[in-house]
Amino acid sequence: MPKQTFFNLPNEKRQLVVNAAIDEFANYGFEAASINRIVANSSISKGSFYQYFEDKLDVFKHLLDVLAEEKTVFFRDRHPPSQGLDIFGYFRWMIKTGMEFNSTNPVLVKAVSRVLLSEGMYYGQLFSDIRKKTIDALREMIRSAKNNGEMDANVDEDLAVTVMDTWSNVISNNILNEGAQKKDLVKYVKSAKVQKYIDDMLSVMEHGLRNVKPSLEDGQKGSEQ
Amino acid sequence: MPKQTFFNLPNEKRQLVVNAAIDEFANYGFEAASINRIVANSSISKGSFYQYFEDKLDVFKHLLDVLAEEKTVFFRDRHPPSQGLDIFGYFRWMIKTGMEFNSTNPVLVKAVSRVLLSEGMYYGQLFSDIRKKTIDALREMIRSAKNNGEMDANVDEDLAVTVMDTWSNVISNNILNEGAQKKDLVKYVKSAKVQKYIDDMLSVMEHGLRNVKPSLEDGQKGSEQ
DNA sequence: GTAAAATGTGACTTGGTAGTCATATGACCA
DNA sequence: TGGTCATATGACTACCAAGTCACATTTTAC
Repeated sequence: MPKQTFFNLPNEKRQLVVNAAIDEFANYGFEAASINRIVANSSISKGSFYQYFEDKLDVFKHLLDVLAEEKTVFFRDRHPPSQGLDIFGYFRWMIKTGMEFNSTNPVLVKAVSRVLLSEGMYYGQLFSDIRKKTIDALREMIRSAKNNGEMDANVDEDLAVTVMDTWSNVISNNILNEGAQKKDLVKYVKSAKVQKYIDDMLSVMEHGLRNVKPSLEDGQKGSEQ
Repeated sequence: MPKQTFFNLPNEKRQLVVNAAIDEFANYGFEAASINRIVANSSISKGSFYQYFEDKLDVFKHLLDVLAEEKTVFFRDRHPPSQGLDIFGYFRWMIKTGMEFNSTNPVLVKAVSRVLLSEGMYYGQLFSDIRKKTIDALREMIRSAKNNGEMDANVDEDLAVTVMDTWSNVISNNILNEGAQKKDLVKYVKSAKVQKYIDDMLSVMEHGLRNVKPSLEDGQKGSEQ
């Protein structure tokens, strides 16, 4: 965690440092990110940097907090369009709203996802907490969906979690990559084409999960070769 | 491409260099990979390295060739268990056989996929060719599957390509990450548990694609900016 | 055996990195 | 005013990187 000194900074200056860090990680990933450049681009001295942060990892972890905070704020005042949504409807709303958020913070999202996905940190010790939260929330959703009959009771819980977790990452990454060139990313994400893409991707997932049959040969039958 | 000098090397020595490079990229990714370390770990001199390769990118590109070559050899003598396989059966066989290959070359696969999936997309043009090949092959498969009635004719071609491409990456990554700790990766991949995981994941995808409904608002409607 | 060509070598240059620290600045308080 | 304390600074150390090059060694050709 950044040191107190950092939080004592006037908002403006703090933002300057955060933005420089965001750009750095988005452009270079974690390993190749340079503290020297962050320092230069935020017009603070090297010494100040080390009065604010422990090291490169510390500043990156702060970006995770910033992202979480901004996302929370973004979602706070938005509610699913209807109360009667089943799990798939809810998931669809989550993803679309999430993409809206992403399009308003593309560089921050890119920085974080590039580092997490790329350097393998996503699967490392360090971020397992974050992952666990997402996964647990999903699992809870799925469990109650199965209870309500919204999802086939034969669907394996872990499987559904993996599928939904994966699916949301994939959709988000694909759209951000595709839209990287666009001038107005917010508008692009709201375009009919992208919305249709999301709908179609989710339809595949939804039908796959709704209609999945019980494994033909019941449990494990295992090894071939 | 590596220089002729490299290919003149005795196989043993060449293999030593390749292995050192594989380890390096697998452990550090592209940006953080160090030529100095590759040189040290393969017991060649710095000067020799530059007589073999142009630079870091050159040596990495060679790994791509090595991977392609080994995969080709691996698949050469294996044939789908039955001639009557439809696209999904064929895809399932491809993925299972691919996973078998991966488990016999885990470090090489990790090195390449780490760089390609994570940092690769940031090198623009360079790696898009490789991806294009996979995508084109998939698209051809899908097209003929739709002609044969194996896949719903309403399924959008691009959508199916994206889904199948994504799916295979996800399955492969999940298994490799999960199996990273296992002592005997080959055995792990052949285990009933993993085989069932693959079957279940593919079932979801398969049902999703088979049963997908025609898009509500018919075809592409959406201009973007 | 000798000359020429190919290959191997590692010290060296140049430049970037993370992190430290003595010193300077400025804010706040008595 | 003078003193104290938080903050700012950038030169500096120690290190590691990529890439070069004059020279050593080995292989090949004659």
